[in-house]
Amino acid sequence: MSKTTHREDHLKALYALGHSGDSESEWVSTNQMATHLGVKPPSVTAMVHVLTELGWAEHRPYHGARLTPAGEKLALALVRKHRLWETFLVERLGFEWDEVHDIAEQLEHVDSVALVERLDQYLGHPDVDPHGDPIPKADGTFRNMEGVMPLSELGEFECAVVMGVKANDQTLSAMRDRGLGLGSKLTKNDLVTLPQAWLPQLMVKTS
Amino acid sequence: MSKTTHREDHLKALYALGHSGDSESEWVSTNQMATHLGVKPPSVTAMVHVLTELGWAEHRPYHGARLTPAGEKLALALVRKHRLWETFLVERLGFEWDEVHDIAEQLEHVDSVALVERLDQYLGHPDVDPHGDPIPKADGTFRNMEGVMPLSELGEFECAVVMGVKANDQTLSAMRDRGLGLGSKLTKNDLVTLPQAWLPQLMVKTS
DNA sequence: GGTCAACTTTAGCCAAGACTAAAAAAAAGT
DNA sequence: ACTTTTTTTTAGTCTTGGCTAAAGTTGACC
Repeated sequence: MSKTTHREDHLKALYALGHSGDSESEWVSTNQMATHLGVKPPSVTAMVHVLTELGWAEHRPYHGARLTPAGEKLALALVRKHRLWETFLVERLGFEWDEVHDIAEQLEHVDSVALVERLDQYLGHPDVDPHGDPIPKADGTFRNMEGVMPLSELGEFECAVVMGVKANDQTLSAMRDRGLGLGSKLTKNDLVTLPQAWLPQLMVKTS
Repeated sequence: MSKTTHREDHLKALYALGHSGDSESEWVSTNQMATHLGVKPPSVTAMVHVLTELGWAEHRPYHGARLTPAGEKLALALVRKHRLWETFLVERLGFEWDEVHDIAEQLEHVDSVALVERLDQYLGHPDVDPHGDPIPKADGTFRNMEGVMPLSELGEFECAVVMGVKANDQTLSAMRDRGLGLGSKLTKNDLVTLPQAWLPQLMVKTS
């Protein structure tokens, strides 16, 4: 991997871990990063220092790291690329949505602004990727995604639609085998028939 | 760049320089490689040793290097990926044919057999890329391209069609400004009105 | 055939990013 | 509050691929 690719991977990890939790805090621990990236903690410390030097992250020793606004902007550009490529792979090349992550992981590091913008246009400026995750626009903002929440947090409902799925490839594959995917309609009954572990992973909207 | 990417770049240089010349010999000098890749000769020597170790090239000290059959197979796979991506960029994303080389250079290093094959299918199994260069098939063979030769070597003719262009991006751009591109029709008159330097670069077929 | 120029290889060094082992700081338990 | 455990950082090493400088080969020109 190039120097740039390594930095981008750490930026993305910082973004993903800082925004994923339900907590408000954006500080990410060294251990979290190391686990997420599949490297040892000292490697993360070293790279965080580099990102700090570049003005993309700030570091509070023995406490954690988080993105600066500049770093966040770069991370969002990466997320945008990743999700646009995933959309391309599924919608145009006919991949299944659980096959595309690793390929998109490589494609997202291709450096060309023109390429991203043309791809976005080619795909018709999609709002969400095949996993239902929103695609940041070129300026880093998201389209409105209100009313979407995990199935586990939904109270009384008659019918809900799957808007996105937050799960690893293996789980995605299992869901697909059960006929579960983007746009699937769910009823109260599914709350008991589906594996309970899936409920927090299914992002739904009542209808 | 990853370990793999570096190796692939040297493989491709070995292929390009070994097959480009009019000469039959496939031996490529260290200096040629260094110039082509934008590195210094000692770096090439070191990488050639690595490729030799991997069984992808053979090295005659102070004489040159060339691909083994195994190395040639790998190089052809890279050429295939490069030209398929160039085709995608021009035909689907609407890039001009003189803008795509650098982007394809990055895309060709993405590692996924399934991706290449799906891309090939998506593009309708094209025989040539936007520069008119033939695209190797998955088994490393080319489709028939007989009757195509540089304009400079064409004798008497009434009308010829441009099948490909072997030029750098700058020249490609200048050609496009003159209305010259894939499929352009040429007459005897063009032999004197076009820049003489272009004649060996224009691959044509009489019609 | 001898000398000189050009090219290639070897030797030795630097940078980036990974690792292990050890030291330092923070958190947890009693 | 003190000790122990966990987490993080520092120190030092390895690998990969680049570089410069020096030594070795080849080949060309008298």
